[in-house]
Amino acid sequence: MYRASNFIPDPNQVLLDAKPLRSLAPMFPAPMGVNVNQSSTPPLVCVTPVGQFSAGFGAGTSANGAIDATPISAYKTRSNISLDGDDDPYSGNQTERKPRRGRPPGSGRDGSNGKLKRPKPTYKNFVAGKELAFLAASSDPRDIVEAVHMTFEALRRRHLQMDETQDASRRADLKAGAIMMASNIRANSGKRVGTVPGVEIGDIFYFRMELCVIGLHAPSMGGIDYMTSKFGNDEDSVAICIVSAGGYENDDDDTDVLVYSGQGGNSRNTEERQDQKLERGNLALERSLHRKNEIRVVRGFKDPFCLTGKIYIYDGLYKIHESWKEKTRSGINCFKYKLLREPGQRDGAALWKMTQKWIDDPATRGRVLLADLSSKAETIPVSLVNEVDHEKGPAHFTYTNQVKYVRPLSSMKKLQGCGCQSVCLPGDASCACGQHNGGDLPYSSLGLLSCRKPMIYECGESCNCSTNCRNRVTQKGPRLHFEVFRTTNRGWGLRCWEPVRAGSFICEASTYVSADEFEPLPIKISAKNMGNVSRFMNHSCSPNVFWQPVQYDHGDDGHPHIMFFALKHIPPMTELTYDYGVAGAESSGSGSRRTKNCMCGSQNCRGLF
DNA sequence: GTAATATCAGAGTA
DNA sequence: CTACTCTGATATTA
Repeated sequence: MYRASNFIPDPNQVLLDAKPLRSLAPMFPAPMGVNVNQSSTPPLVCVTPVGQFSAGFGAGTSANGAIDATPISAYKTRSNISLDGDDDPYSGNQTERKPRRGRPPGSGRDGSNGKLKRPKPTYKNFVAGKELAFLAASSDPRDIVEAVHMTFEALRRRHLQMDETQDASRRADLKAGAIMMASNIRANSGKRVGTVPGVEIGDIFYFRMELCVIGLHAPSMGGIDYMTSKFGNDEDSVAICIVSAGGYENDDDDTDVLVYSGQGGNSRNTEERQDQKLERGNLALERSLHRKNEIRVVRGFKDPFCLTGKIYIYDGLYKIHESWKEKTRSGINCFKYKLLREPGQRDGAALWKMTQKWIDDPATRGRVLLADLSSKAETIPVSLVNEVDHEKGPAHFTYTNQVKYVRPLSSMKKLQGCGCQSVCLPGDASCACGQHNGGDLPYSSLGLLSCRKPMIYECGESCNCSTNCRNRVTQKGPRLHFEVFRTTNRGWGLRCWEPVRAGSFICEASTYVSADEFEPLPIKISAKNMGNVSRFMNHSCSPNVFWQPVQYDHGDDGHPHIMFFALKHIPPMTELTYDYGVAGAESSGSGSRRTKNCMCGSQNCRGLF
């Protein structure tokens, strides 16, 4: 049953969700609902591999400014329940229907026969803008777009988690979108032709609402975004952005060409199909052909990592070069538009396609110095590449993904287990592990971390559930094709072939040297002589990875596993970086903690770390 | 088991 | 207010 409170975000949650930039606590990079009062989440101090950082300097920038978020007075209100009358679009006006596949009418998940509508959410008097005003600590468009994007994702994952506990609608994407829109937490809300500030080619998305909130493509479902624009003295309606979701199937290997089908013709409410008309988006596309204006293109593909999902990739600017009419298989006239990618732009969808090929067949990845840096320690080989200079590889070290404990594992406190049959399920009050994590399972069904916590407790040996249980994520190890690569000015770095969704597990900090007890500050990762891929992760003041303590094989919170997760969506081949923490944090031990000049090059760069 | 195809509730914009 | 749409989640069937 629906409860209004499901939809009212905890203001603290949103407040923190909306704090991805360096505002109060730069060491909390994750906009994922960290409890601000927690004292147990230290910055991560890392002893970097030798020679990783060359001398240089990073320019410190003072970042201040506001996002284009203005306070809202109230969210929409709505009635509790409404009975829908006789507007059932499937009840009449039907041509003869042959038996068909798919679910029969009225077989929705709530068995409501399509008549009883689920009440719409209420966001009553929720003043988000005030809390969110400090969301942006930067006026850089990229920072704003990333802040908005991350806020959306944080809200979506948290709402998905809450909705699973209740048996509510699972459209967490729409809920997150509604909150963002109602609070005016969005970027680039005005329409424009051409590039959108802060949005870069290759940026990836998983929901249409994401495109909407960052101002890349306004329609929540429609494929053609258009506006009226002045050309000299006359106005014209021109297309500004299209989403090519593959729905009209144009087999293309040539990523610089896109044949886009016009809209219309297959009405959703009737069986009848009719010719497409030269109106709305189609007209705008036609006028764009005439005006030769640039059109943004977002390409959608089936996401190989999510059976039902799609991945959207911003592929930059195109221009329409010709249009024609074509009879489709179902016999209607359809408009076709041939778009060519404007030259001189970096790869977007093409890069994704290339890395997908590598994933299918790693041998197709050329220029490899070493096929598996891990020497089979990892399930998936870690390739070593250098496309920059003549260095043959990092200084010698022993690859290990084993964690060293100060005491033998057997002597540690046991982690309490659950008695769940088969797998743990959300909303199961009898699941001890769910309770241990504060009442919710920490990961989504896709294995994405829902919300950052002081500690995550995965199911372990003493649990009754199977290894398929969704509360076993990091213990299964990394599932990415990592690549240790030569950077231009930061020694070796780490990246991977897959696009990585925000909240995805990346890898463990294999050899961090903890003190006798887990001290809030600082954790030290020693990567000198041993380690796994994490030792190649460089520092950035605008990181895309954060770390999170996780337990699964013992119950001693003094010695947690340190696990890395994606802070934001990370396009393939993007360097993975995390915030090493604030320089000058008290350091003990080998004395190797020296301030280093930061080479991250981000707008928020502190200059040192 | 899985791929295809159906339903259905949607949100933003014109 | 309504129509429109290259959604996204889920159920059912081939």
